[in-house]
Amino acid sequence: MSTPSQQNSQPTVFIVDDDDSVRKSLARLLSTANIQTESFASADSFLLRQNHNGVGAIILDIRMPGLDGMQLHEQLIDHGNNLPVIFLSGHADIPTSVQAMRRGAMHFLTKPVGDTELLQAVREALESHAKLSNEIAEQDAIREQVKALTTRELEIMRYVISGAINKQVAVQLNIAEKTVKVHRAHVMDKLGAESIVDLVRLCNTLDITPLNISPKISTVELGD
Amino acid sequence: MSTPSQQNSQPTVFIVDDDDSVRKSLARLLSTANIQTESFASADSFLLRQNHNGVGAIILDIRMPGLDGMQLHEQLIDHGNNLPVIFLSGHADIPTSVQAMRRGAMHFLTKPVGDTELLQAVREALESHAKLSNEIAEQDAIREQVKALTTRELEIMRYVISGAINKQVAVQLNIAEKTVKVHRAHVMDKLGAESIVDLVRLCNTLDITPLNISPKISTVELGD
DNA sequence: CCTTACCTAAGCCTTTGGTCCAATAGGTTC
DNA sequence: GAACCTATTGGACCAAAGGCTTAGGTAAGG
Repeated sequence: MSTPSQQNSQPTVFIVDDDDSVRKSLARLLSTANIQTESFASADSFLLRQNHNGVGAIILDIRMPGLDGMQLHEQLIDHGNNLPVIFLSGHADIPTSVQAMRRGAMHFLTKPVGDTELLQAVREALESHAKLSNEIAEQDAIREQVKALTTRELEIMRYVISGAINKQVAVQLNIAEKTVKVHRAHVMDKLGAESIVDLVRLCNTLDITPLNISPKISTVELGD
Repeated sequence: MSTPSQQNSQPTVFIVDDDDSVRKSLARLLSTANIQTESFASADSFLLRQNHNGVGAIILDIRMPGLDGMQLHEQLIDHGNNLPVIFLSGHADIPTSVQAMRRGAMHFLTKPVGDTELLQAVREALESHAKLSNEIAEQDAIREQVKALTTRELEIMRYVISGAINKQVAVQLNIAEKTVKVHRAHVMDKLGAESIVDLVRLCNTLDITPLNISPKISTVELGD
């Protein structure tokens, strides 16, 4: 049961703010919009939680004791956490907001924030993350299958998706064309690809780079 | 000679600011870094210029008489102008900066801006635009070739890149497999593709969507 | 020693794809 | 009407891909 990325539960918004009243009011607002929330009084307590594997978003205060919002954002990025972040700041300056946005924050709101504005931002973030999660889930599924390929199969696949025909691959690897066919068939089988087109698409989503048939200099003519 | 996107001249930074001294000092700074500039005292005068078809970037003041920086940015986006924009503002607020960034601005700096900071932003913008320009030039080149395809050829190509084999396409279009082969060969020829793999790649860069073999319900069994 | 997984390869047969040459037919343009 | 583009199809032929079976050799693990 360790299949990656099982979507669990509802979309959840994580509220990270040291101000009690802010957390409560945000939670109340979101719950009236039927959005599930979890509140944290500090960046650290949120980091301890972690491991949400469904759709979600984070509303993050800038100024907090301990790790502040910007630092938490950095940590999340470093940890490969892809939850969209909505900053919510009372006292911030332009450079801070710009840096946050350049780091990929979804939005940067200032207190006091209007209900509509906040809800809109949250909805945007959740939609965005839902889309992203889907893409990642797809990729993970393919990645799993690719992991089942042997070294040789992977190698031959990379030649194949570069447009090489079996004969060329065979020459390149100094093996029989027949052998290439066998490996190739295994690849198609293991990846569930029904055509070379499928194969190229699969490899594209994983950024598997083609291996080009090399030199192809028959009679050496370089240097002397 | 009306080939699209001929890179002309040097990378150029367009400075749009109503403050004479700012323009001059920016131009001076950039020229010492060997970066070519063109200055404009208003958004409108820049819009009249337009048509830069090489690599470039824009440094844009927020507050200006006439069209302000944000409005000009909007116009540029509407017109499909893809020059990266670096905002430079003296008196702006967070919502403004955030909106600018969300619209895709490259950076949003505040006056007074340090030389290093500005140069870094400009270099980033020029690099980014150089990369983007290359991609667009590639796309344009392919687009030209695709325009040479007849309706039928395009149609058949879309089936082919969906993984359909000639026979399926033939059935789908109610024509002979032989005919499909002919069109297909024309497609490969006109696009300069040497393999089906090439074809898929070309179509991917243009977001040409596959046409899937439809119903394939032989004996009707839907509804009653 | 046995098993398993992997890479290798051959033979045989079928399906697909691609090329050359040739031809008919409907439209458009000059 | 002549010239041209496009879509269509046929035949002949070859190259490439793929399925199926059989099978030798090697390396790892029990």
